[in-house]
Order: sequence, then C-alpha cells, then structure tokens
Amino acid sequence: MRSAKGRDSIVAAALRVFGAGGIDSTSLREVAKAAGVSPALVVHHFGSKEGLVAAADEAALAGFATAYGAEQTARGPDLLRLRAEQTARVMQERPEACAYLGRALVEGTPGSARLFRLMIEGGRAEIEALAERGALREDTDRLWATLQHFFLIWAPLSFMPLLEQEALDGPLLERETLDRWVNANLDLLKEGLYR
Amino acid sequence: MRSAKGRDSIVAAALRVFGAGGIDSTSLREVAKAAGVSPALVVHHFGSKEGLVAAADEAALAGFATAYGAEQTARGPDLLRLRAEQTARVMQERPEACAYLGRALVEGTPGSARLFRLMIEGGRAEIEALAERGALREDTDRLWATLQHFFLIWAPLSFMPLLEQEALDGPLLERETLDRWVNANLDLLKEGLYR
DNA sequence: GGGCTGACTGAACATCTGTACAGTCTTGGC
DNA sequence: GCCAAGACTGTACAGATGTTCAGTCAGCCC
Repeated sequence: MRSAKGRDSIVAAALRVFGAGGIDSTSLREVAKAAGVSPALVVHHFGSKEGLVAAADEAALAGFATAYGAEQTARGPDLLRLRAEQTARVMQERPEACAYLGRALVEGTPGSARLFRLMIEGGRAEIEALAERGALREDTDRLWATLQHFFLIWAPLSFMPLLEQEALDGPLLERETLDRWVNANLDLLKEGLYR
Repeated sequence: MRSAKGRDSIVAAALRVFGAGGIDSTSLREVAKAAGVSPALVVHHFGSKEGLVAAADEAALAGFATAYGAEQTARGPDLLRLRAEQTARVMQERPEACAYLGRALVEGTPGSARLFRLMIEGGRAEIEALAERGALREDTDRLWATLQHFFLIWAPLSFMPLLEQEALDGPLLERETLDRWVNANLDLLKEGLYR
C-alpha cells in the first residue's frame, strides 16, 4: 500500500507546531522539520501552505464537529452540563488540536470560521430551545448570550500560553484544571457570580 | 523643535496595521508605508521591530492602565457597572488600540503580558473585596471568576474580525453594540443566564 | 521482468524579511 | 552665518520564506 504515513505525520506536526507558534509566523520548513520530512514533500501533498492549513483545520475540527452537531436528548440545565462535559472530554483527548484551534480562531483561517459559525448556530439553537421551555430570563440578549458561551469556552484556548504562564500553574487541559474551568462556567451561566 | 512627528505617526501606523493584520506577520515595511515613511526610519527611532512593538504596547496600554489602576469609591455591583462603563468608554475612544491589544494578547507581546497581569491582579482584588462584603457566593472559584471577567471583556477584541464578519452586522466598538455587550456582561455576572 | 504511479529528496528560484550604513536635509542654539 | 544633532532616505546585505523542478526510489499491475 502506498503509505500516506508522510501525509499524516505532516498534518500531526502542523497541528503541533502551528498550535505552539502561530500559523502565519511558522514556516513550512519548521513544519517539515518537525515531521522529519523535506519541505518539498509538504508542497507535494498539500499544494501550498494554504492547503496545509486547510488540512490542519479539517483534522483539528474532527471530533468537535460531531460533539457539537449531534442532537441531544437531555433537557434544561442538564443539557448545558452534558455539552460542557462532552466538550471538555474532546479537549482533553486532543490538546494539540485545541492549541491549534485557539490560534486558528484568532488568525482567521477558513476552517476556524466554519467552527465559529457551527458553534454560534448551535449555541443560538440551544438558547432558543431553553427560551421556549421558559428556562431563560426573558430580557436576555440572545445574540450576546450565545457569544458569551462561545467566549467562556473557546477564549481560554486562544489565550493558553498567557494563561498557563501567568495565571495557572500547570497545563490548561489537565484533568483537574479542566474540571474547575467547566464547573466555573456552569456556575456562572446558571446562577451568576453574585447573590 | 525637532519634530517627533515621524515617531508618533509610526506608532499610530503600527497600532493600525498590526491591529489589522497581526504583529508577527506584518512587516516593518508595511508599517513604514502606512506611516508614509522609509523603513530605515522605523529602525532609527525604535532600534528594531521588537522596539517598535514595545512602543506600540506602551501606546496601546495608555488609558487602560489608568482606567484599571485607579482606586474606585463605588461599592458592590455599582462598582462593577462603573468599571465596565469606564472600560467601554476607553474602548470606544481608542478602537485602534483595542484592535492592537486584541492581537497582542494572543501573540504574547511583553506589553500584553503586563496588561494581563494588571487585569488579573485588579480583577482578583475586586473579587476579594466583593467577597469580604458578602456580595459573592461563597462557593465561587475566585481564580476562575477573575479569568471569566477577563475573557468576557477582552476576548471579543481578539476575535474582532471573526465577530464582525460572522455574528455582528457592524463594528464591535460602535456605541450601540458596545452598550449591548456591556449590558449582557453585567447581566450574566449579576444574575446568570437562567432563572 | 517492464513499466507506471506516486512518495519523496536536494538544489535552486524569486521574493520578502529585518537590519546596517553612508549620506542628505532640517532645525535650533550660538 | 555657522555648526552640531538628529530626523530622514536609498541602497545594500544576509538570511528566511513559499514554491518549483528534475530526479530517485519503492511498490503495484500487466
């Protein structure tokens, strides 16, 4: 079989290296070196750096798309907790994809725009469902509520280096830290900060 | 007087161009062209690109630092609203600085790390003060509450291009949108989303 | 075995990058 | 009026960047 081992290892290296150093400011040569491969092979497989980024987008999105696209049967605040834990699980399993997506979202790759749309649409649908069930306060700004969900979940990924260096004492995607994060989000969304 | 007009216009151009296209991936030459000046002059004034970034950090931070460092006399939730409106005012007055800071925070410039520390320390102090006054729920995770504050306020700046293109129909820092944003944040922090 | 397809490489390319340097033009102090 | 300081420019350079190209090698089909 014509091994696609090269191709796969390039994508994996791209997620790792782009996630760590940014997409625009990391060169094809760095990716190639990280994959243990010649720069020309990257072009051979993906046509251009743009093509490589598209492939990395695709690879990073896999898993999250299904976690967000799937219909849920749970209801009310339980739905919220279920979604959160689902996302957290995917995040913990694929930290390189998370680091990459965090970068991609702020650098505006085509794939990240797709993720954003997916999440906003999903989030909005969820909010509307909650509203219909009367679980939402009536004066809620639904667009901004959706965006707030998005920020609370995804911004930490984009700020990961800053966060880990200045505020946390370990990796963000470690089990314990991840749990604190998820619980803090659920707390805030359900009851607010003040009493 | 030996005009420092060149210097100032370079910093202004840097905020604009770096804010729009990212810092790492925007060249000195682009900044120079935007300032109507030769690339060599940029080096003359700032020594290197690193020096220019430091100057841009400084320029962007001015205003926010005072808004955040100042002691406040208001109490309780009013303090929260006051701070929010103060921040919003500065943001509205200096949109280029905001776009720049949004980028700087995710690219990890030294100045942005300073801003982050400033905000985290300020935020934590505020949370502690609220806790002492009994305004905080006791089981609140104070570290993550501080971080949530930070994300709700600053993440939109880093996601600005995505946000404006995919979710909003105008500039984020326009009066009306800014007000909705601030109100949504205060709502969420005070009472949560659900009832 | 012969030939084809596709993974893979090394060397080369034009261009862009940050920066250095030598020199000119402007201006304020004497 | 002169001079020194510093704002400012054009040119040049070494290295990095994305991409091209000719060519080698391994495995599959006939």
